[in-house]
Amino acid sequence: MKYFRIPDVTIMRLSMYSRYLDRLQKAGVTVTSSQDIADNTGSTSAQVRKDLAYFGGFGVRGVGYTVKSLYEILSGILGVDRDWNLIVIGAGRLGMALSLYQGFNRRGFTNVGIFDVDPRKVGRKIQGRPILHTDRLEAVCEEHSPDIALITVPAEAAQGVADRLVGCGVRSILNFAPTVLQVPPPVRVRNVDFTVNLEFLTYSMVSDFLE
Amino acid sequence: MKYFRIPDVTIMRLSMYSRYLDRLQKAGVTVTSSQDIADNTGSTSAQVRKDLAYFGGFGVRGVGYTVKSLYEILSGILGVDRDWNLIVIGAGRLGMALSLYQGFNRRGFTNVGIFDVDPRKVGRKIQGRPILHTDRLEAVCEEHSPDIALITVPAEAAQGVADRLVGCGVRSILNFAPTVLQVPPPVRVRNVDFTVNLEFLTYSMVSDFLE
DNA sequence: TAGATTGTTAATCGATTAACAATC
DNA sequence: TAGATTGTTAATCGATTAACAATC
Repeated sequence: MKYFRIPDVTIMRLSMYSRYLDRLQKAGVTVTSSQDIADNTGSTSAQVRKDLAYFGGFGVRGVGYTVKSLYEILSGILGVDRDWNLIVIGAGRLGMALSLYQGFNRRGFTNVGIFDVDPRKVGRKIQGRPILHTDRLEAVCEEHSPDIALITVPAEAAQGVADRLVGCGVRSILNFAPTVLQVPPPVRVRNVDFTVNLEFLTYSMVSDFLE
Repeated sequence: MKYFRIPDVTIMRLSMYSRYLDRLQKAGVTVTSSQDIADNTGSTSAQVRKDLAYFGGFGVRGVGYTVKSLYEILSGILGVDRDWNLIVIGAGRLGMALSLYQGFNRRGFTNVGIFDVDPRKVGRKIQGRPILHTDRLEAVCEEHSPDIALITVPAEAAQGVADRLVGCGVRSILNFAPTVLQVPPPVRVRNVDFTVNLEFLTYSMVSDFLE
């Protein structure tokens, strides 16, 4: 079905298109255009059409796209037309914020466990479910087979956690620790690095004066 | 000084190189190579040399790079050789996590205010300083002239906040709300979107079966 | 000198943009 | 038909990779 490689940036834009379509649908809008999608996702109309064209022709010339059907198509492509189990390792402030983030639930992600090694945190309840000791990682993975793990532990601990997750059969890792994780394919890692983004901004501000 | 455009991805990698050099420095390592930097930042040696070459030749052929001097050079390029004031708008879990994140302090970012509109949150102290009502945004900006603002309010409120920040003279925005913000140049916005990253992973897992 | 590693050029690869025929 | 908007091709632009002379 996939005959050539699809750019990573295309996939990320599809996620944004998809969520915009969801908004339109909830607002009762039934038809839209590549231009409208672009305006509301920071893209361009040509880009939107190109991104969609990797997967097929889903619109009607002269008319546009049906919100409902395009939304369903994108959901299928992205794999958000099903539920995914995720776990969070590290019950610090960020781990808690992510565990309780409603945006994930709304997109079909179910949190099946949050872990920490700090005995003061273990047992504390969040949303009625207790924080578990990281010792129990393997047992919980056995039971719920989460596909995705979010790592919010300190940088030094992140690789160790990643290794164990791989052993547990976790297939994807979203890493918030500022480290480069080594995992064997086909396990995948995405890094979310706040500092990189902040420092990109400082660079921009400094270089404003140089141009 | 800047005669041609430097790729955004180069700047983001420089931030990672810089933080790796900081680690090396603290570990007492004095000399490194493009290969070593690459291995520890998920880059390649050619990429590292190319990224640096946009700004000059900072190494010694046959030898490598002096950790201390390269770190200082990168700090200057990125603008992290000075302090930056930042504010956080939205004292939800994510806003709190970011406000208290030590990684920012370590890189010279100083939090000069955290705001919320919820009267139950306003006045509550974090790190000895109270959460302020968003009404006081303009007054605080007047006093501390923050260069950077982190937006962690709900999506619906984000554009309104951004408009006010622009009015306050804030020059850069790091936006965590899942919306596209419109700001007039030269104000800059970076979006950090957790969901995009999660859905990129789900896409990867689904498409594994298709290749 | 022999070995190592940079800085830089040229080749390759990939993504974006522009343009327009197709078609409702 | 006139107007609108898609799907697709070709042109452009930009980033990565490979390779190697320069140089310690």
